[in-house]
Amino acid sequence: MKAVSEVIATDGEARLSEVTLAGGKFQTPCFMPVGTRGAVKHLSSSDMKDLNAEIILGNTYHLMLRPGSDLIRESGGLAKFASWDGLTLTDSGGYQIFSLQPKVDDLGATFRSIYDGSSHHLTPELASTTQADLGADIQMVLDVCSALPAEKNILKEAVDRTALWASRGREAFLLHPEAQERQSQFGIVQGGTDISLRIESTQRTLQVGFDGYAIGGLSVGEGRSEMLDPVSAVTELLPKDQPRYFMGLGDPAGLVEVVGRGVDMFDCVLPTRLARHGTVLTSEGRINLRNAKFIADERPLDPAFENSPASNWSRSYLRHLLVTEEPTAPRILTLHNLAWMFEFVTQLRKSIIEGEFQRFRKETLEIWG
RNA sequence: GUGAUCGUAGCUCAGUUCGGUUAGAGCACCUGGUUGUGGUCCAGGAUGUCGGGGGUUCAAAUCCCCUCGGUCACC
Repeated sequence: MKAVSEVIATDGEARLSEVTLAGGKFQTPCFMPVGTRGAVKHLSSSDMKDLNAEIILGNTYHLMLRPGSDLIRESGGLAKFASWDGLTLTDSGGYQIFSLQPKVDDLGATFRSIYDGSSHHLTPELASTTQADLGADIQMVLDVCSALPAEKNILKEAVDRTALWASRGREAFLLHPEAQERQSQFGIVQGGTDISLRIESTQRTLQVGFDGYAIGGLSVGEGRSEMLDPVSAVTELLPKDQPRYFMGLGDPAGLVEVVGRGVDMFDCVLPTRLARHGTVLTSEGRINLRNAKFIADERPLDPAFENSPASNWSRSYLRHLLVTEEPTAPRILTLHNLAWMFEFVTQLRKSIIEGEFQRFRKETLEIWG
């Protein structure tokens, strides 16, 4: 079903809205943690509840290989399988076309399983039916995400193939009435940093018509300045009553910049991956907890963030757990970084309501820019 | 006590046969990086009484002598 955005407040292009899906509502701007294989690494669904997470991602490529989409369907869908009573979104496997570099032709992509080496052919149709089985609230269409920088002909080919796959993926979804009732399907705009290709890709995606729209293929190697104009070019063309989702963005500076250009939703592995390797988000910027200067630092990770789930422990102690590779360390740091991101987004929403978004943006860029 | 063997970076070791650039590697350590996650990976950095002393030589971790320490075997 169409995902409807009810805009509650705006400040410039930045918007605070309430999105309604079949399975529930959520406010935007919204940060969505990534739980590729059915869990955010080191955390459980009850942790996610404690963090007040609203939407968690899963990944089609990984889940279709293990445990298989049939099993998840029979278990009542991804959320039920994981005992998660919030919302879910599945990525189509399009990102793995970028990261795993399978053979791609007009039909689809041929992957070799990372688990047993077996060959799997992922088509836009299969991506849609598999995601229907996974049963998330939002499914993403299969797209082609190219690495940047890229020649224009490469980007053009990706835009063409993405458009071809969009119509086939949408058609497959529309043939599946139960999925349509429970799920929303989002289209994805490609085009790299090329403005004319971004406009073309947006128009072609809109022509197919989806329940919501995503911007893909950015934050994959280009600088932040190169990524912003293409974002504006896309959001200007998108309908205001449907959510806009920037895929794969999660640094605070990038986030305020694209919110300032009308984006609503984000997912990113950055806060969780950084946490696993000892980089901590704080109100004064990121710190690398492995640094020797924290050996005897008695302060909490972010003294200004009193509600952090890690506020009981000193930097010294957590660094010790980290360098001795205690499993508790990545868990606590992941909890902290996600809580920090959610708090950041809460403050971001507040700034939009209060008409203080530009001040918030400027302060964020001073620290994270 | 006798014999063998080993001693090179914090750790494990390569290099010693046949002397020859500024003595290396992996791990650990110290910095960065990581953006729709292949439980990582990448990039950079610091580190030496070559057990000690003496000798030979233009030149010694490398050859010779003495010595200290470890390990093993046999007394």
